[in-house]
Amino acid sequence: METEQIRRASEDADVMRADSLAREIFSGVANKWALLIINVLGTRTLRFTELRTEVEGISHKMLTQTLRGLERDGVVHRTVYATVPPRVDYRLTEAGEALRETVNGMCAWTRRYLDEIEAARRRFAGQDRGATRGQQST
Amino acid sequence: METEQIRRASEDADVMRADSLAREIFSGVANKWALLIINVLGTRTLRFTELRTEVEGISHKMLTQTLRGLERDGVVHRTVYATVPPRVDYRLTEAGEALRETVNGMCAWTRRYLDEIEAARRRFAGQDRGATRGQQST
DNA sequence: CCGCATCCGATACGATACTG
DNA sequence: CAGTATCGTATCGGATGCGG
Repeated sequence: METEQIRRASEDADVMRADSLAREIFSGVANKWALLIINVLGTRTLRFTELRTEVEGISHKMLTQTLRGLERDGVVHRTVYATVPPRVDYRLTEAGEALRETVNGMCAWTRRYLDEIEAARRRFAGQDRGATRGQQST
Repeated sequence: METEQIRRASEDADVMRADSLAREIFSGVANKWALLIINVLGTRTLRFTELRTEVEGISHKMLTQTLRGLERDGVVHRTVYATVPPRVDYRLTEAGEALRETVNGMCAWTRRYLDEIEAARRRFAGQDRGATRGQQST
């Protein structure tokens, strides 16, 4: 029986479990810089400085740091050319491209719901938020 | 012509632009707690305490805070019942469910590539990472 | 050009406690 | 049960400078 293997996997692969490997990995990519980097890379290969300009507002430090994390997890591939001055290329791995599909969806979502969200924010600004229905319970 | 409108929209709706509305919104949802909450909600309606147990490891404070942000952006809907003790239900809005589709993809990605990532990490641990090809440039 | 280290301010986060 | 507030810490993240 593969019961043991299944059980181990299901615990370890559940992002909702606080100390699972899945949660650890998920937390690593679920931040704005990582997702934006993955999104610009797409199917292209970009140099460090190109990434820096494309992902507006990211600092030198955060770009390096985030790229290290992604490289470590095998999401991006890093190629160093021993030239003067040095040249370093970054591209998505297969895993990275798979992840990019969903990230792309998130960006599309942002564009799609821009206006609705802006409206929701205005509504939220001046609001009551009191109780709507009263029932007795428990 | 709608040139003006188009240009305004394209600048404001681009997540890569540092000060765009799109980036602002994207940054708001692109963090682990928001994404995990959106993911557990799915099509269900959950109470505050239920969310607290389902999203393992989240603190009372972060749950409240993140839910406020999501409510503000019209991603989750909050229903307060004037009962004793109080009861508050949370469910995704239409925008929230749309976002959830992609978040679901991210969770699936984590499960799918768990082993590969674990392997990549081991490879990264003891590594050289020196130059691979030498060319003259610029 | 790219990476690493350091310093330092800002904010994310958890623990605790009080209210209705 | 749910929300708000406060406080202390840890991590994030930007600026700067040196080294290959």
